[in-house]
Amino acid sequence: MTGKRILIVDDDVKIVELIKLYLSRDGYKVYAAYDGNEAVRLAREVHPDLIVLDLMLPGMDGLQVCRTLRAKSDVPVIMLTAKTTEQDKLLGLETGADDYVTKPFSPRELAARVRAVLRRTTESVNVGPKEVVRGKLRMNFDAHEATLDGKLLRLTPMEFRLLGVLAREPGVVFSRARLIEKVFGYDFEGFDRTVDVHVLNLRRKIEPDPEHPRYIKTVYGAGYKFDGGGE
Amino acid sequence: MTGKRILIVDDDVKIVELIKLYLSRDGYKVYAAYDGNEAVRLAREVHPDLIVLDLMLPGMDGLQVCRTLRAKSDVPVIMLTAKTTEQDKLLGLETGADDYVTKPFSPRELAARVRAVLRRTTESVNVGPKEVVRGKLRMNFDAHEATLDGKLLRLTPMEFRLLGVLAREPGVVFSRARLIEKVFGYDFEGFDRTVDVHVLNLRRKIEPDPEHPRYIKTVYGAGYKFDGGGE
DNA sequence: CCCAATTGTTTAAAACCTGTTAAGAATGCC
DNA sequence: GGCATTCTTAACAGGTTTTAAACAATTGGG
Repeated sequence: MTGKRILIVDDDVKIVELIKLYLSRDGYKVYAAYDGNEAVRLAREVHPDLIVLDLMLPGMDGLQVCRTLRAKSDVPVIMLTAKTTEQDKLLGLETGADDYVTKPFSPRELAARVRAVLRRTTESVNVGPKEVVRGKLRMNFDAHEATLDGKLLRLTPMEFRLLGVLAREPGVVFSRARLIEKVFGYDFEGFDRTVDVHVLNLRRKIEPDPEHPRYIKTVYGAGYKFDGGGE
Repeated sequence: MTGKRILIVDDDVKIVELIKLYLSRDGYKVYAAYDGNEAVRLAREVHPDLIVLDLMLPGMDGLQVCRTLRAKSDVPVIMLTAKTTEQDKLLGLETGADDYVTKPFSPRELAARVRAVLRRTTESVNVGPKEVVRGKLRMNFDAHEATLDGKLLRLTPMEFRLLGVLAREPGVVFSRARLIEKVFGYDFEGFDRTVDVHVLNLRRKIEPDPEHPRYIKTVYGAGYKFDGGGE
């Protein structure tokens, strides 16, 4: 697959190495941090697709790290816990961990859970409401359907995602960089201008008069925004 | 808490009684079997919501019991194993156990895991009605039977589960990743595309015109959905 | 009004996605 | 053990989508 980035956070070097071995073998790019502060710093730097996080850490502990990270991003987290008590499990889940594994664990099981969580969350651009209605435009994210004036629109996956990002926050201007981040993903290596082409195609499908857009407006020098105002 | 049924399978009466005590206290209805054959028989009779299964059993051993049960139903299984070796753990997982607990165990821990597994599985696979009717298609999850236009469909276990997941939530698009998790289990190590083959085979069995599916629709770039709309 | 920066538009090639087939592996059944 | 069924992988064809590149049109500031 596409070499997803995984950050391991544990103060036990041996454990880190063990996990590293197994995850590298599965084709992931693996980064390691040995305390909470480093974890937060590294996470901001490499934008991992998933974090394996020990509960017990020197300095900032796992729960705190998890909360800090979650405040700024949606990165999925798998918690490593030493104790099996129910309390720990619940704490882990409450802070938003996507899964938890209790030590001692089998590295293969951890690898399986990593795969599972990644599978689950890779597509989770779908945060927010299931449906959005903006005037005659209606988007249903569960069904992956968009209708205009009741008529079904035939949108490509990119178009659907792009329109989704814009329509979810009407009036907000998104720079091309931000749109790329939200729609294409962090590791997109292409040009800004690709966004323009998608906007163009989108306009042709949803605008009554594509030359004078009513929904997707251009903000010169800034980006694009969805204009729900006119109704 | 609606008095879920739990089946305990262990040849050690003392252990059975111990577990029974704790689980009854949590409001579950507890049934017990002392060997593999009885377990299979009883499972068919009472349709338990979860099974606690000892790996070592007289007659049919735990693994075999687990496989036999899984072939016919989605009931979640917690394995009891005497050894902590990784091998046992993996064996348990490969046969589809949802969790495992090593002896000696604390009954409170087991009770916690029972709750956890029930929470997990209730939300995913076993939720919803015992029967679902979508146009000419009818699925009975108790009997593990599906009929189309009154005629019994010969579906494989995978096909049945796949169709079940889709048909339970018509209109909702499931990515391959989600389907894998719901149908194959989180520890599936294979490819997305396996889903496609199952969908193909399923279509050949349930679609009047498999080339232009009416029930299982493809959503390009997103996944598959069950379309109940046409009726 | 002119210029440079920014955006709109077109096209073709590259990348991607799904349907399908077939063969090998795993599983269950006598 | 051998047979039948089921599951998984691999490969290819065909279609769709995405991207890069180039050029045209527009914008806003000086």
